[in-house]
Amino acid sequence: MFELMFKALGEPTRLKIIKLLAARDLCVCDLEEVMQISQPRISQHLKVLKHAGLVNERKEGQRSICSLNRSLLSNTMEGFRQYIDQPLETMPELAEEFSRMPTIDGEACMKKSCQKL
Amino acid sequence: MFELMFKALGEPTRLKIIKLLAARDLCVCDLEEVMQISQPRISQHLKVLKHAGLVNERKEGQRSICSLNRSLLSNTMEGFRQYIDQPLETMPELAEEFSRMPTIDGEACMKKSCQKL
DNA sequence: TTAATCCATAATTATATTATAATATGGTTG
DNA sequence: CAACCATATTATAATATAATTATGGATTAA
Repeated sequence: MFELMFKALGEPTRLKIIKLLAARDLCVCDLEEVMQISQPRISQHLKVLKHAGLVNERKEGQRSICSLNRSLLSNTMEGFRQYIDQPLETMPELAEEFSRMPTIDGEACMKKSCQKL
Repeated sequence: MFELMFKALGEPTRLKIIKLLAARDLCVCDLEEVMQISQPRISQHLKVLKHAGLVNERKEGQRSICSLNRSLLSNTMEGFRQYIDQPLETMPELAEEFSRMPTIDGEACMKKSCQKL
């Protein structure tokens, strides 16, 4: 979920699309003109952005009007902050990793060779 | 800058490293043990994370202790929010794109074929 | 209906990223 | 010095991503 969004944002063309859509809704052919790149290229990047939920699309006549999903963007950012701060031991999906974590506070390494206490 | 960070975060192994380092500082060999993946793999992903500035490293004897750069993470996230909301016309690096933006409010397309006003 | 416009999807090629295995470096210890 | 140990680097193969070109569907306009 975070990964999907970050991956979508981690590419210059898509980042620029997001930035432009933040200014106003645009159809694909507008993006083509504003960004000066080919239509299939826009279309493919839009697919990634839509898949990540960052861009919504509505039909208006012949056109697809793209808009930025601001709420998903900010909710996911906020969710990421919480994810980072959430204690490991409360996260079932990381239970195994937690069980292997070094337990001695202030001591970074658990290995036999590192038992400085 | 954003791109670098998002790209670094848009990969599951690196995302997990970040999450683990959020719980506590760890050396490379700890990460190896906790995540159960090879040391060169850790090392390469750490390089990406360090390059993005997300991870700092200090030497402690023979070990490299990695720590999460929380302030960069939250500052960049906040910076991204501002970047998104900043008016296009105030951004020199996007002046060209701005000059090509459709200007008619509420109308998504500027093309001759779309002059519905 | 014909032609044009908007958009999507393949197919192709080019490039980048990832994982693994092998090796190198550099510090520490005996 | 020799044998370790933690980490980095390199080479390679596998996979994924990106851009381009070509094609086609759907809708609108003439």
